[in-house]
Amino acid sequence: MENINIKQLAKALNLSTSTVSRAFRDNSDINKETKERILAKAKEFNYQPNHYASNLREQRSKTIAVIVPELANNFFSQAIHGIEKIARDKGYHILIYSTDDVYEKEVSFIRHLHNGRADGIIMSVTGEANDHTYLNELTQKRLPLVFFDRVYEDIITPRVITNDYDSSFSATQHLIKQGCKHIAYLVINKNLSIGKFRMQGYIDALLKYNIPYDDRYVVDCTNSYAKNNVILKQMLQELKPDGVFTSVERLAFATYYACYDLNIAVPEQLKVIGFSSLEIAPLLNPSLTTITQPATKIGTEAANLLFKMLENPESVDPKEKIVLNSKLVKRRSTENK
Amino acid sequence: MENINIKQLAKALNLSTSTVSRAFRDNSDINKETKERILAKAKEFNYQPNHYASNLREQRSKTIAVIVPELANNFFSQAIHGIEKIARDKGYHILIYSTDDVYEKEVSFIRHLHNGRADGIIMSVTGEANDHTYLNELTQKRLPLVFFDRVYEDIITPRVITNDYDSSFSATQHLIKQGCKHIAYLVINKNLSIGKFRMQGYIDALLKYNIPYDDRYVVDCTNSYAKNNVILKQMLQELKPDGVFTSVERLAFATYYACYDLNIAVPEQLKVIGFSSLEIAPLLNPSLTTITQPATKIGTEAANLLFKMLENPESVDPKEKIVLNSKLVKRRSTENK
DNA sequence: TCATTTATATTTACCGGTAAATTAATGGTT
DNA sequence: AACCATTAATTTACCGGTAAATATAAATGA
Repeated sequence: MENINIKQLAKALNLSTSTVSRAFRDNSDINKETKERILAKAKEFNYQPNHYASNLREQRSKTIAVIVPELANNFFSQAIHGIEKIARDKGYHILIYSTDDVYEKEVSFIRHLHNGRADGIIMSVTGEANDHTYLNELTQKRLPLVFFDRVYEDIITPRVITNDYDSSFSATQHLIKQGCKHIAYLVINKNLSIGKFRMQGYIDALLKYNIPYDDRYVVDCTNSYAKNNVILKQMLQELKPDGVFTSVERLAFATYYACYDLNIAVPEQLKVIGFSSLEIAPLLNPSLTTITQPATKIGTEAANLLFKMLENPESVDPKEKIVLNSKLVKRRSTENK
Repeated sequence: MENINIKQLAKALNLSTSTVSRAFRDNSDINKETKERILAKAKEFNYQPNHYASNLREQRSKTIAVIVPELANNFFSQAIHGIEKIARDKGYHILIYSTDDVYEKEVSFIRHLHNGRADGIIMSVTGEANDHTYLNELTQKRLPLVFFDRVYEDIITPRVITNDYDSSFSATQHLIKQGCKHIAYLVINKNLSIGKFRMQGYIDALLKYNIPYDDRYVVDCTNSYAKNNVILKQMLQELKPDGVFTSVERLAFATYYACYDLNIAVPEQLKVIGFSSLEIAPLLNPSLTTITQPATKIGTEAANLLFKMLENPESVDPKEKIVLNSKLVKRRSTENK
């Protein structure tokens, strides 16, 4: 049996297509019995309104696009899970795009989403060294956009972020209170907004405790395991820090691997703390002290914001900024004997 | 500037819509200069063909749906990453659906995908205790479907799986060779196909080494951390196994937590091995011996299979079964002093 | 009784693109 | 000059639904 359309169904029921159409939409006036008869027949024939025809006519897709830098990442997969929960409740579908931290892909995805495929976008951006004014096209065309976690500061659109500055300050402070004097700060992209805020928290905490800031201790890493291993081992040997603060989860792992290789004892010789959404941080060797972002909550909040924009664009201030708090969870990696 | 359509663009160029349309599709005959003129103007106006109109006309969506039991899971997020890579190359978009292991959601997703939203489906199923003959509707309507990892045995459609039986056998054998005599096997859903195969490998390995099979050692777990903790602690205290083999990653973590709580030393008192796609298995305390599935590869293979079906349905045998090999990686959790 | 409201169904004109069928223009051949 | 082939464009009829405008019949009220 090939796919059936509304015309065939209408003919089988001896009704007009528009009456059949009404049976599937709540608002219009239609006899209750007729409606039931139609729905029964539809079930029998396994009919469902063609999605593309409806969308074309109604000018909306009931679909949102989610753009993230990577998929195989605890933070983002939890955030997506949060987004999904909300979207599903609203009867929306979700398109997924992963940029692999490549700016060009981000631009291309965004551009291609302007053809009606999605009604709105939820995005965590790649970097900000590049020109991203192309995003302003979005607002001109009114395709609603919500940023989460990694945002572009100069694009005006609602966002959901965490208290990165405070968390970073606390994390650094924690290391200092545990006795660290030479704290390295590991980043992947210094230019990224969260990179900047997190770094400022680190710097200010050092200042407060009269520890001189030395930019050799700010280490630029990459997305490659192999390269990071080289970079980190060199850094650990040259600078001999007694504390490491990683701005992203992956770099905490990289630090562990480097310490294993160099036989550096954590936390005795080196204390480690990092931003991380890893659920099994307690199972690491040693268990990892983390700043944990409320990943799922970030996702649900971002989705809620987007749907508010979709339902009533006026109701959301384009400068809306929801700030959620991360949690510092102390574990063995920063313990003092 | 509101969204522009082909008519307005055509008018601006003093051409017919169909000529403009041609400029965006390679095949048809159109003057090269005209084409360039159109494309230039399109760029200027930031025009792109409306996706829903094209799809309605062409009767295909250039979209595939991916249905998984959960998103925040290393295996699935890696697999999705693999799928994405292939799909992106082919110019396809990806819809994501997570069932949270709820059968009803699976049915509902599948049903709703029959309205043209997707051209094909890649799925890892929830369970098989339930009636899933509804899936046969799919083949009748020729919406191509590829299973990966968790499959329904009795639905005839191409699939990508791993050598679960062999891996399980090896895993159990490994525990035995490391001196284990009482090996518990932890499952979440015994009825699931992979559950069955994996379990058979476990049973047969026991047999081969003359270890009596005792079904009290097959422990049914859940998806809840809290419940698993109770179940496992009770089991560990009552049965005092010296080896644990977990059929899914999460249960290895649960075992670790239970051992921490009960002060059971791994691997001295209890050896642990598990199916897992965790990239940081070496960082656990103790580092975890794993059977690692080629998650990304599974994703790419599944996607390739689906696209082969989309491009030429005849070219794929509905009984096609791609079997990839998992890898046993020995680490501290099964070491002998 | 006839007008008017109410309930329910049908007609019709789109939504934005696309491709088959058709037309128009150009150039070459006999 | 008449004919045909080739190229390049336009006309036209959809794809499958949807809602405004319209029609029809039954119910209500003056």
